[in-house]
Amino acid sequence: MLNHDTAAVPRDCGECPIRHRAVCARCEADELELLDQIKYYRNFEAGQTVIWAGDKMDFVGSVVSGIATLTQTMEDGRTQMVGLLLPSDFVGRPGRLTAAYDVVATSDMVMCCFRKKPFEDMMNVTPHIAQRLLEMTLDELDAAREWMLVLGRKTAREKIASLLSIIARRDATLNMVGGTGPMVFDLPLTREAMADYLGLTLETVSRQISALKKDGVIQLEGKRHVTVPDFDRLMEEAGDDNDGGMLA
Amino acid sequence: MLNHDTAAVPRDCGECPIRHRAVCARCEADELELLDQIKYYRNFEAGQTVIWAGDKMDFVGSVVSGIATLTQTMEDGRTQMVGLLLPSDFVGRPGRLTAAYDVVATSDMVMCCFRKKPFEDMMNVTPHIAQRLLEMTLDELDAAREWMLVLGRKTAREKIASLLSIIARRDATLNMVGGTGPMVFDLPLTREAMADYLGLTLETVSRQISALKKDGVIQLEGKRHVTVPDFDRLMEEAGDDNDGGMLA
DNA sequence: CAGACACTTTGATGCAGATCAAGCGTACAG
DNA sequence: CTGTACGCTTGATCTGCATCAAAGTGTCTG
Repeated sequence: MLNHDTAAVPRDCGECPIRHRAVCARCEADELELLDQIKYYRNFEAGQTVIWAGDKMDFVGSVVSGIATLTQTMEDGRTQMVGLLLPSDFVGRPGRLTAAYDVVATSDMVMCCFRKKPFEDMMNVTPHIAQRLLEMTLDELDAAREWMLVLGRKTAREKIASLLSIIARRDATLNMVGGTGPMVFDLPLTREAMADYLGLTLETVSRQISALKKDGVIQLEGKRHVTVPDFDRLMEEAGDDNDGGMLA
Repeated sequence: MLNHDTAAVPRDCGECPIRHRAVCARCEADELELLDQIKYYRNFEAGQTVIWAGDKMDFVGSVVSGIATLTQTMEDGRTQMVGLLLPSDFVGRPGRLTAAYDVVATSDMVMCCFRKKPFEDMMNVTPHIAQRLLEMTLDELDAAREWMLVLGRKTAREKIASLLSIIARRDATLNMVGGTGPMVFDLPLTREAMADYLGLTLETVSRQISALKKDGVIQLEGKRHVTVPDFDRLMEEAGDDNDGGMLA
């Protein structure tokens, strides 16, 4: 069952769906060509582990399609998700030998990989790559700090609302759905994965989702399909300050 | 009472105590000279706010001495610390207009500042600065993710032990105290600040510190002076896996 | 279609940590 | 030395979420 579906894999960087958001976003045509020569694609199935924390990691790469999670686990089994990897997100750290976290594909996933050494060499001569990687890392740091507030100070209900609003917002920007209509999306995570993200148990996740549904904050169709009729309401439930601050 | 103590401020980068760990660490003599021309020092007193979240931030800089905190606050007053800034740590984000978090000096502090625009210009022509900043940002991201596990999954006692072990370790590396003797250090934070770091109340922090003292994990002299007779014991209490993994 | 399995929901109970409240020690101003 | 302000400790009580338990739903396999 390996590589059973390579049809979706782009051959040419010019047609790559993450061309303008990934670590290669700022590269010129000539730089892209160099990257093209050292890249290779890898496919993962839903549930498959990409790498275990502590294992030797001799590649880095970008998520092209699908979703993966970054998790830490304590000896007694308690686990905490520390990152959610979406298309264009970068995996791995230049200059480090081993993986710091478990990386697991939660859906079928395609990665665009580079062996670490050639990539590092290229980074040293291609400022555009290093610049973009810095920018992406700073964004991730901001996201991690935002998440620290969620983990440290929010209630279970606020945590769920926060997660839903983040997923809703991402889906809106990905699909370029503007406007003020209801937002509709599918949860990319199981209840247990949400619990691991939020520092809760899966039972509490389930209860709070039911409560938000009962209170009309969200509508549910099946277990995964969510409709948010009023996004501002959801933001309030998340405890987020939404006093008119527009993004741009 | 402004600038009442500028005696400790280095004039020359060559003698700067953070020369080899800050954002300038990789700079050559000529690059350092350029930085020298655009740098300026700022002093802050204990308790003074460096900048408020949302305010325009037209500088970036490094902590030279003293300690500052990075915090987020919700409308209802709940606050979460998202970073602890020690000497050599970098403040601010190139390419961003406003501060994302409150920055507060918790002790008297000296910062080496650069106006943002000249610094950004310099970054574009000096790969050594961007490289070092990337490295530092990746380290901070790792630290933030480590902290997500603490916030999301550890008990109050484990949280306190985690904080103590981090401070102890830092002090050991700063003061170059090797060996296996007892570790001795001063807490740089009030009980309330620790609570804000750990996602706890100050009462719980106080109780857990008392408990660790009663159980002989730490000794206390006054409120702030801590002795750790057995660091491995402290690590166990923190729930950290310390099965012989040496750093280097 | 039966059975197995993964995922989810819901209920009952218990406990870790929050909340509310009082008091202590030290520093500092009047 | 008196008042008051701040940081800290300790006690009593309450509660939000964890834990334990059971059963429901949907999907896949034989």
